[in-house]
Amino acid sequence: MGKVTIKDIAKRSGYSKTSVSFAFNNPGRVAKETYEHIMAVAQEMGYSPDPAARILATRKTKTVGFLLPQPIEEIFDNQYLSELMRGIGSVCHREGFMLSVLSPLKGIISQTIQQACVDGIIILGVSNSSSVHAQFRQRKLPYVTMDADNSADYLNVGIDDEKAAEEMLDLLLDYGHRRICFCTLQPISTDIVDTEFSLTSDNRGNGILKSIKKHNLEETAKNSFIFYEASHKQEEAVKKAREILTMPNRPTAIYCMGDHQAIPFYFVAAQLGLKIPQDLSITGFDDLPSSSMLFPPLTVVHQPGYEKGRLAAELLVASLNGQECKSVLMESPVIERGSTAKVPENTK
Amino acid sequence: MGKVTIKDIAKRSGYSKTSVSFAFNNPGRVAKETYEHIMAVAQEMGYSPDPAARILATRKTKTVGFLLPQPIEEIFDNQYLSELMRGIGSVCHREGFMLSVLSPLKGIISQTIQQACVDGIIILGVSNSSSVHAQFRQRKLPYVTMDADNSADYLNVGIDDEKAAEEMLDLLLDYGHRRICFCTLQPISTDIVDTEFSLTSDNRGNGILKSIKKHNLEETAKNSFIFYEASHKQEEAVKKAREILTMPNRPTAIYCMGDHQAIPFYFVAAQLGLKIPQDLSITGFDDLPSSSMLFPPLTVVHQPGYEKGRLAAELLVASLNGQECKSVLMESPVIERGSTAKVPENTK
DNA sequence: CTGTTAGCGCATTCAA
DNA sequence: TTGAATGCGCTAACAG
Repeated sequence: MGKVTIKDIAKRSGYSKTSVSFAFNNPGRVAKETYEHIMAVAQEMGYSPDPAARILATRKTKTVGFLLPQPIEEIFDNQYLSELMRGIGSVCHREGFMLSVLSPLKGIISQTIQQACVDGIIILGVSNSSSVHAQFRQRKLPYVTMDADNSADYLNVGIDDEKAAEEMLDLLLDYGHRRICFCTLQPISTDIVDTEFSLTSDNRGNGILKSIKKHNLEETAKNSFIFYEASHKQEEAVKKAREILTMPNRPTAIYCMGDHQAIPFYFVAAQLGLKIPQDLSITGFDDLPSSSMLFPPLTVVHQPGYEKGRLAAELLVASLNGQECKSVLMESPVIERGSTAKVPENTK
Repeated sequence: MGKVTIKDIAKRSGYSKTSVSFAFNNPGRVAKETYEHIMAVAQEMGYSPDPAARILATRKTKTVGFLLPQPIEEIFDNQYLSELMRGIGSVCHREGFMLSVLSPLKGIISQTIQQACVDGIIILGVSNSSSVHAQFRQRKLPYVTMDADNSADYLNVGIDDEKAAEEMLDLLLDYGHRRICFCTLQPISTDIVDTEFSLTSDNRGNGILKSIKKHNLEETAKNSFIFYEASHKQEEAVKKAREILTMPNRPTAIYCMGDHQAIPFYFVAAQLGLKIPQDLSITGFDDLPSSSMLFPPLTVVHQPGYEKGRLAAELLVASLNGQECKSVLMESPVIERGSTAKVPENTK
């Protein structure tokens, strides 16, 4: 047997489709008696309104999409993203929205943008030149970006990555560190061709450059700075950390582009008997909830992940309601905790 | 101006709606020339098919829902859930599904079940007696449970929580620990009235009881076992951990129902100069990716979170395809790593 | 290969 | 307070 529809309820209860519809969506506009009768019949026949049909009729899905460039699997591997989602989730919950986590379908992000059944979208890290902007406009889909360009003509919530990265390095350099290892962000492992998602990395890179120049350390940097992409796989990350910490003239400081990259270094340092921060300074970027529980607590650039997500969602629902909004730039201060100190005497 | 629809494209291009539709969904069934013409017009007019209408017509959303009892915000605070989502996500990605994270709307889970625009749902921890089963059946919505009853008449993926909890305690008891602190799972902070979500806790509780009885330690347990609900808030968790580790006759072992609860104890132990495992044994439950990177690595019940999610999603898409499936019970072995040892001599 | 036609199931305006 | 009629935008037999 086919599905039981509103028509069946109407027929069986003796009322019209309209009344049934009202009974479900606007009980106040129907006589109490009618309401109860209809509900009884609905219950009995196992009726339940079809969401798809409702959406088509109302033009509202009551769900917001969070679109990320990476495969879903990698999304939930990333605690920073979790923080963003917590923020987004808080306003979804308050406003009665559902949250749909969107990632490129078959590696094609435009597919996702076309097929997503949502009222609006929050998207991470698209550059100004990306074609996604055109696609959103074509679908007339309201959207808010995070970590994109704050002065562009779309809504964005972000921080000043360049400045933050610079300040973080300043701290290390001012402590006298000259042999520094940088763990950079992994490029996203998806075959998106039509967009470019590396704004954040670029900005931070520029900040680092500025700090280097400011300290007149171009030469030193060339010789004794190490840059590498940390792996997401634990084993590899640990292996790499061990390599780095056991090399001759090992770095005296580790500059991580994500807090999570610090963990393997803590682990290996403990194994090797290296004391943090006496023997080794480590810095993070994000300030995940757990980072202040490392021992010693991690010195970081504090990134307001939760707030960022919350604000982005706030902007989205506001523009869904037709309100005018503006992009917002958030603070991202360096927070020095216990994982950084002056470079050890003997390695100067 | 209203939205541009398939009809506009048909009119403007001179073809019928059908051809336009095919051009988008099944390019093969349309002449190449036609296809290109239609696409050009679509591009020019800024057309993009309406997902809602498509869903209504095809009766397929190409999205699976993951339904959890807690507010969205809390979902992403939980790494174990992240593991589940990674698993679910891996098959979503492979099968071209989107993932919608569902939580009770306005605290009412039945609302969510009614309104979710998905092809099927994966749901966590519902007891047999919960009314959600009836609701899913009423909506004829395929669903798979996780951590529910494995021998019930719905599809479930789970582990033997009772047995796992028992084995974990056996290990501690066999090491001679008699003063043990148990960090139990927080009850879910939502106002769901019509369901009951504490199966997991109950099962583990039973396992613990069995172990106690097996060791003839009912009396000891009464006197020197501590049970408490660990807070999700970092500060409180740390404060509580400090309280426990500084009390007279402090516990010699901490039995955590979730790996994350172990972190504050590691932290406070380091602050107090307590060595793990020499002075203090700690056990976890879940085996999160980061738990093997604690120092020393955490002894745990390994819960196959990723695999569980993957399997649940696998079962769901299989039943979406009309295949018959069966519930599956997964292994959850105790993995002893570096955080457990015999009880210290002087505290015997 | 293309067009005609009939739904998909519900919301909502307007009249009764 | 209730009902009839219309539209939401697209898909998919079926016929040509």
